[in-house]
Amino acid sequence: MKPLTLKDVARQAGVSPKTVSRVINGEAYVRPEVRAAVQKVVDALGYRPNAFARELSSARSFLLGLYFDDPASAYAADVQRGALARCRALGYHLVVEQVTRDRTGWLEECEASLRSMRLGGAILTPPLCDWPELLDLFARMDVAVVRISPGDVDARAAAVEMDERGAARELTEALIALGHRDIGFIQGNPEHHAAARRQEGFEAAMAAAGLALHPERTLPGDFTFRAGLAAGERLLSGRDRPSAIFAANDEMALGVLVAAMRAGIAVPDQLSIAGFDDATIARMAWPPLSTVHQPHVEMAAAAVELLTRPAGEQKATPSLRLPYTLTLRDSTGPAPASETQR
Amino acid sequence: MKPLTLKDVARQAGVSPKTVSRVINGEAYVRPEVRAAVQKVVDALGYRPNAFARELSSARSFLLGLYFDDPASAYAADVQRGALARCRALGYHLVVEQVTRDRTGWLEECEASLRSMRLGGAILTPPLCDWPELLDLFARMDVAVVRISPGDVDARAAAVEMDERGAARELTEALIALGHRDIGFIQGNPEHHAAARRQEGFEAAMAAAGLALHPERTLPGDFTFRAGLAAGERLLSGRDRPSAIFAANDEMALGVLVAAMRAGIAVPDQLSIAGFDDATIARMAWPPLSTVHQPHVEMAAAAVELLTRPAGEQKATPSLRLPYTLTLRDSTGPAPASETQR
DNA sequence: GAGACATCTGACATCGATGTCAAGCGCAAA
DNA sequence: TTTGCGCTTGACATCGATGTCAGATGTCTC
Repeated sequence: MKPLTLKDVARQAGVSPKTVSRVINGEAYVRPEVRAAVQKVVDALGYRPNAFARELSSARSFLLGLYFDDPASAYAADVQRGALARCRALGYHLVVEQVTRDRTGWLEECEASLRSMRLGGAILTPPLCDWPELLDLFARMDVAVVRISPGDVDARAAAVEMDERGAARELTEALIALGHRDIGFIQGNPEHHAAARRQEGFEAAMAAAGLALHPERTLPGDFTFRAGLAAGERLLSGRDRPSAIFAANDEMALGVLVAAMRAGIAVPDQLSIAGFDDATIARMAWPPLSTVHQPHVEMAAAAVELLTRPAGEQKATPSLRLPYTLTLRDSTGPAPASETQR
Repeated sequence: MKPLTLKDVARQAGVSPKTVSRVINGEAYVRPEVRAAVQKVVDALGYRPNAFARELSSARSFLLGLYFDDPASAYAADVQRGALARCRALGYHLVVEQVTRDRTGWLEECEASLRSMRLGGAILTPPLCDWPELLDLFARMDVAVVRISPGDVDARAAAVEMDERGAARELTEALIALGHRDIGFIQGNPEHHAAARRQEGFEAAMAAAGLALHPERTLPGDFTFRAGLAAGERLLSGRDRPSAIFAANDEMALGVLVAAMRAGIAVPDQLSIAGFDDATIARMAWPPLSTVHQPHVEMAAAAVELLTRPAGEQKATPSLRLPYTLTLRDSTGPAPASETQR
């Protein structure tokens, strides 16, 4: 099966290859009749330009890179789904890359990979989006970048984010409104800047309600189930325990849930548990988790959109902020009576 | 930053571009001294051949396609992780594609995408790996294919699989050994051939133990949590219920677990639940799920391996069978006394 | 010493598209 | 009529690599 080329189309349409190229790229300066005629041949033959040749001769690229730290996380799956759907619609392809900082030479490997294959743009997910070396690299290679939920502002890259702080605050306020006074908090992976934002939101809500923050009620975590389980066991051991626990993401909240089950603590009657992210698993738990719905899918789609808008949206590295939704399910409930009396 | 080309290296090394090409491709007929000298320049400059140019001028490609039905499933994440790791090591890149059969013209879209971008090989996951139109397409486009867990044998494509039937049988035997006589079964998505294999294994074990199969104990499912929940609720309603339920995958088993929780049925004391796949979530449940550990990561890695072995392993579409591991956790236990007396 | 042969090497065409540029055309202004 | 300009078109070079092939060595044989 010999590939169909521009030349074939040109011959069939009785014009030069260059004119066909003009038509498929929607360039100006082609007579309407000619354009229509060429288009007809293109459609009839089902011609598709060879992306590699295109890439080689022009500057653009139809490949977007999706960069991950850990492709196994629920978060990664959501982002990928959103990006993939948008790419499909726009005729782009998604190349997935995994990057970790654990080996020396990781940056060189990245650079080598980038130099062997020019990307039309790159989507950086947390925590990669906050590694200055990576941002430098992409800037140096002149590859457009969109950062998802970055920790700071960088003039060189666009960003798609969410008000993590506000969401965490709102969720905490919901717990307080349910009568909870003694709330435990499990921190996220400190590599992710979102972890700090969520903690800030939690603490702001507590302070605003005039509730004291007891240091022993805040435990470190790393966004994994295992960490949530460990922290949950510590928070729930002994008689003096919080009436609610807010874990900085759903996987950890699930860990807390399991810890509570093991300890025979009823959720939500004796203990309320809240997570963050609205991962698929939040709905698969029992009871289903109260959490903050993050529009991961939409954020990824927006990132693709930004990368594929060529000249139209050149207005200096835009930053998009998408809305969250508080999603209260059955893992949270009114604080037990003993608690409200305190 | 102007890209570094073959020509630059050639000039610096004082040879022709073609000779440099020979060196980087490890071709014969280059004097050892020359080879060493060129290699030195390549290393010093950190030269990386442009993959697109390479692809255009030769026949090969460094891009592998990973084809999914549903990229959000836990299964997909595992496969992707395995494939990605292997690709990185081999200097390949992974392009992820999602294909569904819900729109007319899906096949044409696929073909268009393939024609615009030649792939070095494709990995087809279930249920895509059993769509004859797709296999035809890849054969027609002359793209090497590896199928993961296919339902049948196809001379045109290699396969990486697991003994689903044997695993399901072994898991069922384990339940029977625990004293269970009345075991419910929740079928998988009939689009996936593995679903049928697992049911066969279940039924074979039941038959071998001389246990009757009651039609009302086998419910349809589709591998989703929701389906598991629904089936679980049906199986557990009323007084006459099985003492164990075997769901054809972990997500559905999780649904059964939640149904049991809701109904106030203790697991595993009053009900044993088993899944299949050993998805990440199997460990995040409480109690953690007994299941069959499928080597998804290793299977994907093996698939990449098969696709990137060029002439060495041309021995007629090999088929690899990887071993499973029975993983009994806390969601299964001895059958309650009333049951064993039956 | 001539011929045969294996070993090296580079000039050149090629893959399939796009960028550049000049030429041909029609039409309006001078 | 001439000049000038805007529209339309295609010839040709180019992107960065590899395939082909011919020529240049050196070695071995008769």
